Amino acid sequence: MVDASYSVLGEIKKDIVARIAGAISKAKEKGEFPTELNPDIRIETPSRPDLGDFATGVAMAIGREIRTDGRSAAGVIVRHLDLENSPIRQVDIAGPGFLNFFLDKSWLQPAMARIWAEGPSYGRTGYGKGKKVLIEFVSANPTGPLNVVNARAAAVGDCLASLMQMSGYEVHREFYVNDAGNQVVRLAASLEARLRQVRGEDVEVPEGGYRGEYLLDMAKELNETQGEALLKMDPEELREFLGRYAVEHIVEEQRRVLLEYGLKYDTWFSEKRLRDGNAYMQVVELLRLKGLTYEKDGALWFKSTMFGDDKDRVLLRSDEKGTATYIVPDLAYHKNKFERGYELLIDLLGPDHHGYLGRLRAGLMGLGYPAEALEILIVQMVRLQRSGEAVKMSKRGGEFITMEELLEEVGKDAARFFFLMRSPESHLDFDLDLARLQSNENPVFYVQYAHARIASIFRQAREEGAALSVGPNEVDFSLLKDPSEVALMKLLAAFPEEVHEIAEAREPNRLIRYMTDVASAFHSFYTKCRVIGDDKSLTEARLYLARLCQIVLANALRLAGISAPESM
RNA sequence: GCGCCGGUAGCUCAAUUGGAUAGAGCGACAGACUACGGAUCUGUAGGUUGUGGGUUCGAGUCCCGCCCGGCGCACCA
Repeated sequence: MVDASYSVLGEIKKDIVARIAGAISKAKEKGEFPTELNPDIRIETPSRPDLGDFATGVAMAIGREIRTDGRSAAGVIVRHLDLENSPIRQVDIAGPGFLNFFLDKSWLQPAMARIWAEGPSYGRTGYGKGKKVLIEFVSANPTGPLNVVNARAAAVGDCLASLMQMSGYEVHREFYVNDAGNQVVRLAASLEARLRQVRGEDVEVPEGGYRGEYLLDMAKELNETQGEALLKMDPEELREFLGRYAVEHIVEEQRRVLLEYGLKYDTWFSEKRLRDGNAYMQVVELLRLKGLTYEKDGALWFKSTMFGDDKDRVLLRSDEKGTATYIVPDLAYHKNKFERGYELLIDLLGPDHHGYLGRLRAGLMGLGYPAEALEILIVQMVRLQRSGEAVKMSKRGGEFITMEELLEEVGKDAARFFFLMRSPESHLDFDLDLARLQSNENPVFYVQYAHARIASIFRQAREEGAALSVGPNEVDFSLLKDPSEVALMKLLAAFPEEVHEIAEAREPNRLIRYMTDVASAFHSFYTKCRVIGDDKSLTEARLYLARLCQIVLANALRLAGISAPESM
């Protein structure tokens, strides 16, 4: 059912594409275009409304290919264009060869009816065809609280996942817990040192350990609740216990903060489980069997350069036990994702990991997976500011701002909005004072205000006894003809396509832009057209439009993980 | 040295992936309801897109060189 659901606007675009393709075939028959011509026909929305409802630059592309100018190629297409039974009223050739299509406004009516009918699921399409996608994001080390970059990755990953779900993918959100290896050893050692400090011993947190306050607090609590039992453990056993205890509690904290953020993962995948089964050593064996490894200097190397990596990588170290490097369990992890049936893996990584990308991709190719099945999105760093002044983020200086503190200070809506506003791959300046500001300087409220304002219109309408739930069948659609009304309807009609395109581009920032545009179109409409008035039919038509706009705003905000308030 | 990301209005960023007159928000300035929320709307000013070349009907976008900023370049994870 969902698979068949494409948007009204998508159907119209498809129809236009088909007609252009038909015209091109005819031109080929007449010998006006070469038969091998097979251009990609893309329908766009022109930058200005006076340029029509839809446009394509295909004639220019053809012109380039057959060495003629775009305008004459456009002329050929127009001459053969069949407009029988089409909402297309007029086709213009403009500028260097654009084809501009002007449609009869009547196409908007079924598009609006669709919004009404689908409500909260308006925006859903079947483009993704149920393809199974696993998005792994945040995956912070369980060695301390989440930071602001984690918060950014959480907003981006969650929104991207929602967008892809909306476009018909089967999406799974996953958090990879690095609860094994060296860092857990160091974490245990750090906690042990803190525990001794609590008991009055004069010891330092070891070199390379974690010095954050949170371990001291944890040590105090541990000492009170099970101090006696701990004293009885032998050193080996104690370390083991402390490592497990610390990881467990830190992960629990991370989970709690993310839930506060409105983010719920489908799975928390443990690296330790992968390691305990020793299954990850299969990866090494597999690569060895494929002849993709060699020994050098006492270590086992992977010929990753065969798959585009800068240099070959060590899989097993030259130490006594031949312990595995990080890449091994990570490859096993990604292999496991494929084995669970996911066809597309999307990893959101921090900027410090981009050197790692080549190696991971090479490894997966070595294991026989297609390179395109893994997509990596680098979520760039966040620079915090307070009224223009940079906030230092040094871990030593104690000025480290955690995700939780950020949420306390600015709230989840503002945080998510700000993180989504920018393209994930560019650096972000986050002004804490601006995000906290309850005024028009803060862009978060602009969109929420539009939603609340609509709710307010309905409260008012109820008081005045206007009909509140007039559907597409009762409304006189022809009354919605003011330019501000038409502009708003066009934007609303574009939502499903917009969601799909944004999802394909992996650019959640464009969702923020879209909903800001909708809010802006609504505010203009509101100023220009009075909704509740003496004319009953007009009031009904405008209430209908307001309701549709509210649905779209609510759906867009929901995709972004931002609340849609009834009042503010 | 090599690689990646970025450099666009005073500030923070867009630009339908090579298209039409480079656009928004904030800030500045000038205006707008005697009825639905002024957290709004309308308008004005503000640009040699870091820089020099190249590709073509057409470049912010692609190619080459240079400059500036950030981040990577482990038998760490």
